[in-house]
Amino acid sequence: VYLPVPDDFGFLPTVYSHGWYALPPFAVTGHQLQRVLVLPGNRAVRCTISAHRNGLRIVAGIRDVTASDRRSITTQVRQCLRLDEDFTTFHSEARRHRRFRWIAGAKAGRLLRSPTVFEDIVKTICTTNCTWSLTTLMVRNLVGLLGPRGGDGATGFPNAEAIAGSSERFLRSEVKAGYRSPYILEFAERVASRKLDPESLRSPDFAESLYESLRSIKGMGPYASESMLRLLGRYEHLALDSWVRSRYYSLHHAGRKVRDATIERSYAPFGEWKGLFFWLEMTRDALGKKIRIIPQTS
DNA sequence: GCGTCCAGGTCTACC
DNA sequence: GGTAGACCTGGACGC
Repeated sequence: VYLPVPDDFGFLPTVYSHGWYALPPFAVTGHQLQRVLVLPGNRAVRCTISAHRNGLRIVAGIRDVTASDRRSITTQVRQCLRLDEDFTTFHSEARRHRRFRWIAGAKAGRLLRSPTVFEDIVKTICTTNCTWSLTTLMVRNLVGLLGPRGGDGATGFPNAEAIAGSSERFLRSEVKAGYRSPYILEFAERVASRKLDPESLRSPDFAESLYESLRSIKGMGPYASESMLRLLGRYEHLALDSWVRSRYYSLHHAGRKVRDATIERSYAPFGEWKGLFFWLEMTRDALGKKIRIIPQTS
């Protein structure tokens, strides 16, 4: 399957935009993004996505790809790589500031996301108050123990029904989600019973109340909700956590700690895009280590 | 080897 | 509306 991309789309800057690429069922091998997608009929299929002169090349690990499979694959890949989101305003804004000019040059700005809002929320809860290695462990266990399996051993992300069908004890002892277990279970139960539809959060109808809607999910505090807002295409919050704070201290204050309000104030001029400028500036060197075209901070 | 601290925080109770 | 204390887990660190 070949997929055309917008001119301002950068494949690797999107793949490496944040840690999601390393969390199953995403993986990276060489310059290819692997993703186990769940196709109609709850079939898990490993797909390999790579940059190609005509856009993107997607190879599915099944013999017969039907027209409906093809539609499902391209829809999900478009979602993950945000091919339908418009970044022209953002890039022209980036060109106006010397310190952000590299962003437009590198075609960066799109943040990798999951095919479903459900998956992004569960993963975000798994990032709170723990090390990245523990996040990886929790997600790996969720996928490995509850995800749908494909023919070649490919395992997709479990749907709400699968997680809701487990138990708090299982999530604690097997998934190692600890005190987050009741939060994840409650969220999955609400989604499985149709009391909550996470996909509806993409709708413009939620524009005003999006933050409050996310905060109403147990386990989604200020950091997690602001981080989720970013994945939903809203960049007006900084989503401060211990990692970006320490990054900010070392980049702008020689490692000296400053108050959150100081950080907020320094990005206030960048308005609705400030969260994205902030994130890209904080992760620029990490991205540069993955992709040579990104200039390192001098 | 063992105890302590903290990590890509959040919730609840209490003031 | 602001704050203290509890909370799973595992890796880093000091002793």
